[in-house]
Amino acid sequence: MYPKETGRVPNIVIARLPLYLRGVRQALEAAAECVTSTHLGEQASVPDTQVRKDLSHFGKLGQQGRGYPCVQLESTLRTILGLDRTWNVAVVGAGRLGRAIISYPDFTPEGFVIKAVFDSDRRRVNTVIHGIPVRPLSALPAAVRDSGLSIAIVTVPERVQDVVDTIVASGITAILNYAPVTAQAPSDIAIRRIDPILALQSLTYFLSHPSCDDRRRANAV
Amino acid sequence: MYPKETGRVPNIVIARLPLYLRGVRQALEAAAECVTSTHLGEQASVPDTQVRKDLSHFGKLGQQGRGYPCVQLESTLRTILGLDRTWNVAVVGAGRLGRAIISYPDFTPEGFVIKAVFDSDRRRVNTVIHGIPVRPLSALPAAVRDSGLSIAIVTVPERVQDVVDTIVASGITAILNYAPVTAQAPSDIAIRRIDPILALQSLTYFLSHPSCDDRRRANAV
DNA sequence: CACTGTGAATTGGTTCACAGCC
DNA sequence: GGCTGTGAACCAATTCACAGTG
Repeated sequence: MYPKETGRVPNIVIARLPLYLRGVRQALEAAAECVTSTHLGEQASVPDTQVRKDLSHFGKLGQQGRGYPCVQLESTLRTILGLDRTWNVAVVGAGRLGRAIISYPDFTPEGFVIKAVFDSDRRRVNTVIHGIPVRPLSALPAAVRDSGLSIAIVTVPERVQDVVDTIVASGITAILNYAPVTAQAPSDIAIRRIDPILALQSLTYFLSHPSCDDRRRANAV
Repeated sequence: MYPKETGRVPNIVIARLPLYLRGVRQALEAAAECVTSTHLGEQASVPDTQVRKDLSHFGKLGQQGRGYPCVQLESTLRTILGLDRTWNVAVVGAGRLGRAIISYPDFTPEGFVIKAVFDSDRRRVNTVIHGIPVRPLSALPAAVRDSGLSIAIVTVPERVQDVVDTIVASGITAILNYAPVTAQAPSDIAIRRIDPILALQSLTYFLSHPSCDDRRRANAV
């Protein structure tokens, strides 16, 4: 366990922790013993004082005059984030995008294992993608119980709200949404959006308004 | 032109405008004449008062008692965001991910046209992806001048900082970064990150801490 | 001396309350 | 009555200033 969690931790702090984790790992690769808040801040594009404030939510993790011990901080961050185990993931939507994600090799080494694939299109059901058989969406609730699925990645292009409702009803509480549509869900469900179009559409604002020079902060978005 | 831009507009407001744009378009499809701040807010998962505050930065766009006229608001938002034209995009990195993005059919209808592809791996140079020849990265600066490229999508798995430096040196000021690495750039360069691993790694925090029930706001992240 | 940890000050963003208009 | 626009009040997050420590 990590030292202690002092009160409520702002969500925005949580969102930065994975970036700090990458910073420590980079330092570890360079065989460093300690890493400073300045270095971690560079990785996350935030000032050093922000890093210290953020980490201080979880106790006194550093050593004055030295920095944060790499091995220990890496482990602490993993524990805080729940990355000290693997997570079983379901992909919903076996179209072009879904197939690309299933074949994407970078999830597994980070502990995210795609265990099941679902689609409501009969023509796709029972095909096999990357060794995983595609099942009908109606089989999701049973699969959640039987295979311990915790996270759903949504890649369907439409009827997204229906799909999300089904996912939520099946007991999954964490969703990564690749669909270019905002889905509504109860507030105890965590949703993250991956939406390149949205990102491009705010980039063009800055291209069209070269005068406003405060992009630094925008980059955090 | 849209009415007027009252002072500095917070970046976070800009990031919400594309969501409002989707909300208006949805209303337009339903043949509605006006759309309310409540409706737009549902699309963006923000309260109605937020929508009104945000839009008020650009003048009085609505009509009391009715809402916002759809046709007009759609056009105004497009203009504000610089979406009333097409943008030429360069993809840097012709690997698996790059090829998937180039073949992704959803950019073009939104006005983002992939005009050129670059890779520094000689074995990939001169291959053709989706009709577009892969050129050496060294050809980027000339291509920026000649083809009016405005946005770079980075899909290389490593040496990301070098690639970003090259892109910035070539005069491009807007970058969509798919690499799982934070790149440094001058503050007049706008960067957006597409990073599913990062998203998953903060989702697991909430899976590991079922007690904290304030995910609603987290979903905005 | 270099670095962390943290209360205090500041900035920035959201929400409220209500005036104004259709 | 329904809905926008907006100053004022509130809340959250960042930054500052500096005390504390190896």
